[in-house]
Amino acid sequence: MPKIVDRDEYRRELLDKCLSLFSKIGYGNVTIREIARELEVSTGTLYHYFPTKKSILESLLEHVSVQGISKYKSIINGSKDVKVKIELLSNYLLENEEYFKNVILLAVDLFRNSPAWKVDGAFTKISLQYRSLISEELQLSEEISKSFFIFLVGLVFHRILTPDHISYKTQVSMMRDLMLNVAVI
Amino acid sequence: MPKIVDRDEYRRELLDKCLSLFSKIGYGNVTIREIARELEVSTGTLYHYFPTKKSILESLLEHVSVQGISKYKSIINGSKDVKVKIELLSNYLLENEEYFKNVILLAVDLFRNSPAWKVDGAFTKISLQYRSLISEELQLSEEISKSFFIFLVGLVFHRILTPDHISYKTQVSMMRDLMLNVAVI
Amino acid sequence: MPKIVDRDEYRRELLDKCLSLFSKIGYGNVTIREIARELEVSTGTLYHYFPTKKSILESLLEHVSVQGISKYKSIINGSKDVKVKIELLSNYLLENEEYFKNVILLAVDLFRNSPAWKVDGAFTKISLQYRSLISEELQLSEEISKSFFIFLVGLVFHRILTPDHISYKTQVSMMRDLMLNVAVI
Amino acid sequence: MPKIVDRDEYRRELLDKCLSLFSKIGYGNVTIREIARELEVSTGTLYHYFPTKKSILESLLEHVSVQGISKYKSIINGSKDVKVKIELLSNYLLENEEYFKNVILLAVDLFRNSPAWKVDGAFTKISLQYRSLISEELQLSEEISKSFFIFLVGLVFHRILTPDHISYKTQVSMMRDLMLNVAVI
DNA sequence: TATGAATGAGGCTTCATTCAT
DNA sequence: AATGAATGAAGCCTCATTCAT
Repeated sequence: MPKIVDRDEYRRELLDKCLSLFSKIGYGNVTIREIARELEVSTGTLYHYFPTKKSILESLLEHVSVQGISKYKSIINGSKDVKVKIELLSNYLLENEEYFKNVILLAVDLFRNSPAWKVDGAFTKISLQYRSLISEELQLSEEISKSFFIFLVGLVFHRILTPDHISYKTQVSMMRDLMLNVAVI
Repeated sequence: MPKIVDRDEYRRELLDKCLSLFSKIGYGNVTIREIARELEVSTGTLYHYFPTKKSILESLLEHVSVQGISKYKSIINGSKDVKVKIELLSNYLLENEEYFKNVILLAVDLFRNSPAWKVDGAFTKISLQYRSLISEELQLSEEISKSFFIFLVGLVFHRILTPDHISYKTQVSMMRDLMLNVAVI
Repeated sequence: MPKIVDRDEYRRELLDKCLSLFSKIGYGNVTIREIARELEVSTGTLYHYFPTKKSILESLLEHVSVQGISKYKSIINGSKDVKVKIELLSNYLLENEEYFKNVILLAVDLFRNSPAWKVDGAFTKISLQYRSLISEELQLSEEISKSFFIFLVGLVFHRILTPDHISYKTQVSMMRDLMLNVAVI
Repeated sequence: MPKIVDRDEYRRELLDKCLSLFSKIGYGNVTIREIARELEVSTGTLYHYFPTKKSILESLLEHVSVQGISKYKSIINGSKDVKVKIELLSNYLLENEEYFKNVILLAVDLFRNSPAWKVDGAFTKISLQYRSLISEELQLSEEISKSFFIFLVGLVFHRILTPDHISYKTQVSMMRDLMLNVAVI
């Protein structure tokens, strides 16, 4: 049993270090050897922990999304006032652009390199979590929560492709204002 | 005399037939031989018209975006009333989801397989065209036009990843309503 | 019949223009298209006059060696005195280093790209012609003529590989002196 | 632990086995797969030890020339008498025609497939070594040493192209006699 | 468990040659 | 006769994966 725990813990460590490599270079353009070099292990070792290259990708999105949600929860968690929550969400978004970019980029890599149902599964899970958090915490309807999430996805995606032509800060502010408008009493 | 061919015209024909292949399977997962088979030419012919595999991808986004813009313009063009324009835009969006998906998927492939500046260039161009059309035709501020475009990008992207969990029609309607709200008089 | 004459004449013109291309870049590294471009004809035309790429190479050595021999003969021809002949030969060598390089380079290309017997045939022919000229004109024994020819070949070959480390002029002079020594009375 | 291998040693072994293949068939006409088959390794392994096909060629000339020089040195080394040395050299030449052919053929392949400066570098090195050995050991002037080396190169080259029309033995004997003549006391 | 040498299928690209016009 | 678009076999090289140590 302790062995098992170590194994999983080590897997997570390896995944953490993969993230930047994958989002910078892209799954399809990284070789196993590059991954191994970055993680400072041999390719053989890598294959002890992951059966295939693809499995690294798939584990990674799972791993990353779990991290993000819990971070978000811990931020929103305390407060009760909706206005405050919206403010906290806005700040959370502003401070974690990089993280969102990584998730989107991973989703893209997964989309291009895994069967559709796996992508759908993984991304639906993430999408659902965020959307239900929004709708529950901010008291917004299902459909409107979706809209906000969609906007967020579009914003990050656009920023990835052309970072200089969209102001992340401005757009997040606009979203926050709209939320305040729609959410209140 | 050799076979008479309008090189540019033929290139465009080839590109047209590439589109579905690229968006379905993805640039990285299509082989030159598959492309050739799909286009019903030999690999040699392919290289007669495109110097590398990557150049096909790059030409394709250019090609596709040019097509889309002119289509959009021709639809909006006639009318003068802003309300009508919004309605037309909404219909245009509803009828061309597939096309938008293709553009987004191409942008993704380009992002993963071309130097950043090329992606930025190509996507910025598309983004600018749509945004300026929105801001000019619908009389909306720069920043708000961006927001709508961002939303559109997010919507299509989300639909690509998980088509069953977002209603395209509903979200487009909501966007239309918001536009009517913001645009008027 | 007049057609035939034109055809052969045209072939020779084409071959002439091939020579520099082949010796500069090498048979194996020139493409048919490059040859066609250099000769300012289409690849199709090229194939009207030569059945294969290899046949160009083979025709070329023949063509070039015929040229050289007659040139040499016309120079030596007039005089009767052996000393004068040696002097003329020496001058001929000095003024035609480039030509000898081309012949050697062609021989090399032929050697690497044609069946051994063809190379042997073509080069033996050239070798024989020069050697018999030397032995007859300069009154030297068979074997010694061979030695001089061998030296000449070595000199040109060495100059091709490392032009800066051997003085062509000096070595030709030394050869001339040796000839005078050996040939006399 | 992985298979224990002395990379450099193994590289040398591979090169050794390449030599005959290259000189028989020629660099340009051997495929990577043929090389691999001949060396009884996979193409992947080949690329594990050499970055490109061309690098094999380049390493090979280096490798071969180093071998030859040391062989030559070890033969000449002991004796002090110039006459004896000339005799030894003559024997060395007679017994190693094959080796000299290989070096010349490699030089030719290199010349046709590598940048000029690389060929010049490699061949100059070989030329220099032999020539300085001749001039030092046999007490001959720089220029005359060059002449002998040139003759040797020409002899081997001629033998490669038309082995039946030149007697290697006779020509080497003549060279030896000339050396004895020139070298004395 | 860890290593990295070995494998070989399969990718992209080139180019001699053919053939419709 | 002349053109150059079309062909596809074959070349070089990459890289996920396996396996001996």
